[in-house]
Amino acid sequence: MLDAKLLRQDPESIAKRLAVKGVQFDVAAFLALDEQRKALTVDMQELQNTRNVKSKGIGKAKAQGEDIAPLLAEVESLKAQLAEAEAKQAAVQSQIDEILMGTPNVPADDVPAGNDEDDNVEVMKWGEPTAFDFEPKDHVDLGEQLGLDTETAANIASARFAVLKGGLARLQRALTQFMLDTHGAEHGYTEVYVPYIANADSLRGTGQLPKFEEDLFAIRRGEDEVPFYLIPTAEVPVTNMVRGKIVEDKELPVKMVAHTPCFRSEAGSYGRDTRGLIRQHQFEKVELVQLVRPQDSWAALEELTGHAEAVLQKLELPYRKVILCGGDLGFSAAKTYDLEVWLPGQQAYREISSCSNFESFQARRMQARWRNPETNKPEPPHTLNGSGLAVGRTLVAVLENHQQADGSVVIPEALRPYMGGLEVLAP
RNA sequence: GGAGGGGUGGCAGAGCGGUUGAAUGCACUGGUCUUGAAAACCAGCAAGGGUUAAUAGCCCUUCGAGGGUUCGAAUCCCUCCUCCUCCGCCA
Repeated sequence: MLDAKLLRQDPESIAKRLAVKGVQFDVAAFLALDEQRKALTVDMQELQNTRNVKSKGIGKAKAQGEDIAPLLAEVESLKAQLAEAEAKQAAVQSQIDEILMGTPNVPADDVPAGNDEDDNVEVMKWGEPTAFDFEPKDHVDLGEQLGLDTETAANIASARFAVLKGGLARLQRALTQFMLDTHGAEHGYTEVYVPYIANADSLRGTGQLPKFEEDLFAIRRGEDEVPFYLIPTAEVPVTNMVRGKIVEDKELPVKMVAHTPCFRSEAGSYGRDTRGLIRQHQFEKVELVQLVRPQDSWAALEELTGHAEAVLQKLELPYRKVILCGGDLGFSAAKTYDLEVWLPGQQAYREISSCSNFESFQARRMQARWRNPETNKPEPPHTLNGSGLAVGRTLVAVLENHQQADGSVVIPEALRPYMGGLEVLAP
């Protein structure tokens, strides 16, 4: 949620920055609505004040044993008037809330302009696209021999699910453990286990709702029940751990890592990446979440991105780092780095991690606070998160980059302890 | 699934229709005292919104959430959420 105060003070500059994201913010309409809200609020509050004063008078009179009938008559018409004034005010207020909840975060100053992923800017590159002295296969062809079975998964559920068997299943588990251990032991994150189902308040808190409900899997217990949602990322449960809470300064920075499955309906992406594991309804991800003091968040974004990069480097996977342009930036993010791993099967760099600073946007939506020791007042902290990494896509990258001519796959050294010492995964 | 008891300020915990936004304690902030600290004492200490030059005053809202009764609700009624205790069931 945008800072309503800031929006009132300087709507023009916010509108200008939102334009970088391709969002037209109607400043005039917002200000007009806000003027209405103020006027109606004053009307309503005057009536409330009258009611309060008169009611207190009645209380006093009664205590002194006076006749309160004339006072009651005086107050009679007030009730209806007040109800009307409150309804008017509430109507305008809810329009304003809708705008505030539906408006994305403003991009940081150094976010490049652009419409889509083609306008993202490469920041750095690690390693070179893997060279082969044979024609490399993609992960689907490699996986067929190693235990990837999408047909069985379709039989169980539908398209865009996968069954992994044997060594491949173990490789995915090894990757997960390796990532959790790396972030826990080397990068100072606390491992957390969280629910995979979240309520609507949580999804509003991180920004998936109200605008992106079609991307989620909703579940209802009964027809009339409010829905719960399968989490699309661990960002939702982990960040919402502090929803409605006040965090003490000495507890910051909070750094948490969680492994969860992620569920995405992938509505609107029919026909894209239909082959293999790249775009699934269910996939595993190790997620990094940080809660930091506002002044520390930009340094924290660099640090957190580095933590994700460390995993790619240990797995000897070539990648590049891009900064997302305004048009490709997510709803809640102020700035995002994507890490894109080289996939020989596609001869392309593909997203494997997305690391974002949300500044106070999520904290304000979920009313998370920290007590600023300088003012002793509660203020929204800054939140960040990043994939560290998407496990399914990492599995793809390991298979494709470390494949050999005979269809076997060399296990990266860092992973071998998690594979019982296995050096090569063969059919 | 059954029975019962709770949810109040940063925390603990009173209040159970009427000058209660809320006693008291702890924590926190400032002051007195002290060489310094502690103790003691004094004072302050919720958030959001409106008005305003104002982080001054004044006003409004908020006692789990939402509805209702009433001139007036933290206090009464209804629904929901949530926590705890006991029984049953279960991994």
